[in-house]
Amino acid sequence: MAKLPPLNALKAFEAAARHGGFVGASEELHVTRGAISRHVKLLEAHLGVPLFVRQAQGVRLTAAGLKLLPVVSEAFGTIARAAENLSADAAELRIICPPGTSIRWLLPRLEDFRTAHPEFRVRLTTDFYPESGFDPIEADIGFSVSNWPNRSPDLAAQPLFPTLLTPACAPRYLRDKALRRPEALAACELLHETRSHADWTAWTDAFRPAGVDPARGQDFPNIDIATKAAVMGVGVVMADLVLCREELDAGTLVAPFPDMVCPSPLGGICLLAGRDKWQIPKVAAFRSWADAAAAADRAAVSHLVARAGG
Amino acid sequence: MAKLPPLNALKAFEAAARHGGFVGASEELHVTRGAISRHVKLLEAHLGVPLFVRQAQGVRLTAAGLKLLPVVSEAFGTIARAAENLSADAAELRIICPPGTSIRWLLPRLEDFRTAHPEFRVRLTTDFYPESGFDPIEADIGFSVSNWPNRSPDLAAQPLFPTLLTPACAPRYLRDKALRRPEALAACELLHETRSHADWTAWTDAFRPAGVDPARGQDFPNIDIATKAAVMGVGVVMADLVLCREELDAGTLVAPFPDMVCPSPLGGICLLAGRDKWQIPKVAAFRSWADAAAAADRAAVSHLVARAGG
DNA sequence: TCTAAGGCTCACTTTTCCTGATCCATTGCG
DNA sequence: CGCAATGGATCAGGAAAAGTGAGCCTTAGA
Repeated sequence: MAKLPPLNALKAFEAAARHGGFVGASEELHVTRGAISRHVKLLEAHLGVPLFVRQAQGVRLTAAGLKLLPVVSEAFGTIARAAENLSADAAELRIICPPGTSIRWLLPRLEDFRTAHPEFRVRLTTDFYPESGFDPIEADIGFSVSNWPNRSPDLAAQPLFPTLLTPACAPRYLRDKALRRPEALAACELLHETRSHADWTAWTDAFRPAGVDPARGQDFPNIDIATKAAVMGVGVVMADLVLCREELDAGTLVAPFPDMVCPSPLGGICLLAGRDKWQIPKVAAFRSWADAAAAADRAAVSHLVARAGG
Repeated sequence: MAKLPPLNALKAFEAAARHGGFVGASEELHVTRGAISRHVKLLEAHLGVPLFVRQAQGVRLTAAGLKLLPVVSEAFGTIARAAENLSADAAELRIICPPGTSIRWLLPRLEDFRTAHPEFRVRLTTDFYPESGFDPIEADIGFSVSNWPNRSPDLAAQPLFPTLLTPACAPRYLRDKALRRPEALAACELLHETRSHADWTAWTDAFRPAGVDPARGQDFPNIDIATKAAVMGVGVVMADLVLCREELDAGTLVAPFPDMVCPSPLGGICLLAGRDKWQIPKVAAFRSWADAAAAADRAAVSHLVARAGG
């Protein structure tokens, strides 16, 4: 590569030329007139050509300056535009999150992230991953319900909180059905957050209440709607202790068997991101914030984790 | 204009990307690896995006780096090329000089200028100006035979030495023609450096020797050939005291009437240049050198100027 | 297991850059 | 015409940026 002239001097020249004077340039660049004057002089010395004709009411470009200006302006413009694009990408955080986690955990907390990091523009996609799994090109970071997976060597993961399951229903439903022992669930409407019924299957596998068939019951598209149905007294949902904490704390849902908690076979909630993006500011900031936000949830269920893990 | 990233950091990035490692860049830019590392880190922080993936055996561009590199390389390339062109123009000194002055004054001295200023490439055009006069676009500086003219407000001029005229001939011709009084010139062959015969006309107008007709004689294309003809004994040339100083000093030409010196009506020799280029290094350097080189000539004829001026 | 390559870090030095005061020339206005 | 305002040049001194060089760490290959 050919030898470049001093680039900061070029910047001063370009600004001065654009403003038709050193005062304008000095204001744009937030330096004094003297600094501009010196920069321009340095550049002129470097090139061996005067670029400005100094006049009383400002400066005028020489023939050489007229040749140089458009080149430099154009070059700086393309650089600035490219940098802008990169920075815009860097400032846009694309999150993908499954509906249940999104509605019941992320959305209520996201405003806090926005205020903590106004420099990032958040674009949330609330949806399940496509068949192919989390795509680090499509999204910067994703919430995943899984066993802290390292699906691909290109992905990195960070656990947020475990998924601990126990049946829950509206207080009135509890009374109506006289739910004192797990076997009583055989007479209840089971509410499923997916068609797979994996949640109820896991729990009945763990505690084997006689006569309770996880294949029965009603299906909902996600845990939020299933939970709301339970609150309305439709039946018994397999509550995620974290995602349903609000209802459990408020008493709109009660857990009839608080000692019978099992971990979801699918694993807990974790964050996923492309390994090469793991440390970039927007991802690191979100991971750090999410970890802190999840800390309260982890604490609330921590005494259950050991028991459930058995 | 959008905000530019730190330009020197960009330079480091570009070199590092081109070399595929910081070591290569540090060698190209003549700094240490640490300096490159710091520059790149600064740029990455500024953009909010990592540009390199650090590996054991060097460094690989990230997607962002791949986007940025061609833009920056291209931009720096055009800037470097433009600067190169300006500098090349700045280093090439185009001189235009009429043949007489060129052969008898400039060429013998030009080597001295070249050694004094090896940084300039000299391109000499030995020719008369076109009808339109000295063109400050075609040439950086010109030698002009004229009355310190300020032909145009865009031109600046600097006198070098006066043109003082007196007849001269070979010593043998002087003896043969017995040239003791100016009227004896009537029997001599007059040698003219131009068809206009302006030189002889000026001298005969000044001293009015009876019977001497400036319309007579032989024409030559320039003073050099006319002078050589005089040395060979062809006739009497109207010698320029400066341009013919060598022959006069050596005695190959003698001036029969050393007190009868008149200034050329065309004026002396001066330098011309575009006013806007007057101070640029190559022109200033040449003016300064030419003035010093002409000082000896001015001194040699200074005692005659006052007399001739009358 | 060891070595070499290549990046990172940090305390320290050098260079560059900027400031702020002061001049100076031009210009436009009372 | 005098005189303030504008705009650039210059300079000493101090702040900020860049560079240095030694030591550390990780990885690849012998």
